[in-house]
Amino acid sequence: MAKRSGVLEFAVLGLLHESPMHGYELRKRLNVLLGSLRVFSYGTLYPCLKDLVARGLLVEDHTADGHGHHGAKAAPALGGNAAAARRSKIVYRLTPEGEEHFGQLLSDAGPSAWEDENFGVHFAFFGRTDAAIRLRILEGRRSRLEERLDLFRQSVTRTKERLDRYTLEAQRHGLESVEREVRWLNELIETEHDQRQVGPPAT
Amino acid sequence: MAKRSGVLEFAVLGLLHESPMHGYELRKRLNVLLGSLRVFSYGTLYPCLKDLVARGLLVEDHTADGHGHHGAKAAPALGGNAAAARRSKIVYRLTPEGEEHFGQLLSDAGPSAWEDENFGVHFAFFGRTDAAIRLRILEGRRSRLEERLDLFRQSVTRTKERLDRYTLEAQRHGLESVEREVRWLNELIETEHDQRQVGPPAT
DNA sequence: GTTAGCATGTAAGGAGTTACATGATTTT
DNA sequence: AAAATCATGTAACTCCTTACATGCTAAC
Repeated sequence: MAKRSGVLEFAVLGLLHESPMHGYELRKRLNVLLGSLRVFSYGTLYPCLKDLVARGLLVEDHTADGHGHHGAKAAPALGGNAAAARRSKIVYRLTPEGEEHFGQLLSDAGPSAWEDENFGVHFAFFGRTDAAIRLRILEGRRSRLEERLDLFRQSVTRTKERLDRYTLEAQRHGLESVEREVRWLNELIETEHDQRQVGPPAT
Repeated sequence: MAKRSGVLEFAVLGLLHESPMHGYELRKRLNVLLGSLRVFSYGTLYPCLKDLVARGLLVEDHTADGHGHHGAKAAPALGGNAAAARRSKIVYRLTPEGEEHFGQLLSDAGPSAWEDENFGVHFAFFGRTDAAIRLRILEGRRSRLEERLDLFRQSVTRTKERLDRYTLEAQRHGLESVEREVRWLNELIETEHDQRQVGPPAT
């Protein structure tokens, strides 16, 4: 019914774009993809999937699979092809509209793409993102962090004295974390520029 | 009516424990204290204050101040004593019950104190926290992060190949961020131990 | 005298969690 | 056959945001 989280929706579409899956597995891949930044529970995921189906971006495959008893051991171990292993319940798959929508999300280089909540997902799908978009997002993210550094340093010089050891320590650590992420972004941006000169401009 | 966020409530009580304040200023100090980790809006803060009043942990001072027209310029600049400057509207102050409750929150060294959401606030008030509690929280936080490192490294070795450049890069950066926080905690813990030997055991 | 910032709030709703409820399949 | 884990879902609730509404005071 309601509009679901951009982050979760984006991530779900992206993972299903790689290969169809059912909800339980999707959740695990989701939590690996977003690397402990966010952990979604089933209570969030399943309603989201239903919503995406209702909006025509996904379809459910209730893979009848034949029957169900005993057989079909089919390589359940960790290394195997996850999509093919033990097709038991409801497998979700992108519709053409879903692919189209995912493509639009990928090409969004607006400010929301470099906010804290969204940057991680966008970055996770950079492998399928246009080079120009990648660059804009990385640069947008960097300016965002630099703004934050400015605010930070202002408030430090304003309130320098009369802060206890721990507050100072927290501020210092926070500041260094942001500076570190800026350096990381600088490296990534440089690499993007290098590749632009080496690699072909299209496809 | 409803039970409000532990984080916000804790932070509000802690700031008001330093000095009484009205909501508008409280919000600014809050966002400095929590250093861009979280930004609370008025829509969150004011209902929270009302709730704390209803529960008897705060009282409102509607400082009548005399009347209100023209006079009373009273050092509004940044450097001045904030509590005394331009007493205009509703100033909140801890009750004895509020102080008691804040004290209990300070002495909580359970697992929730070192979760991502809460660790920041607890740390921010370490200056008023018992040394033994500080140590337990820092060590708890460290084990929490080390657990996360283990999971992380497992999933890396499991899925090493068939990940694109960007996913790998994100994992690497995430891993290093956590490792860096662990080193930071190690330093803090060492400092705590040193001080324990130097400083007096009580008060 | 009007813009900018201080100050306090409310209503509606978005985003996600926890706890619960259920059943199928695999492993021991 | 019991225990673990896979798999799907719902209901109630928490926490917080956005957008709105209001009025006062300071600065230009």
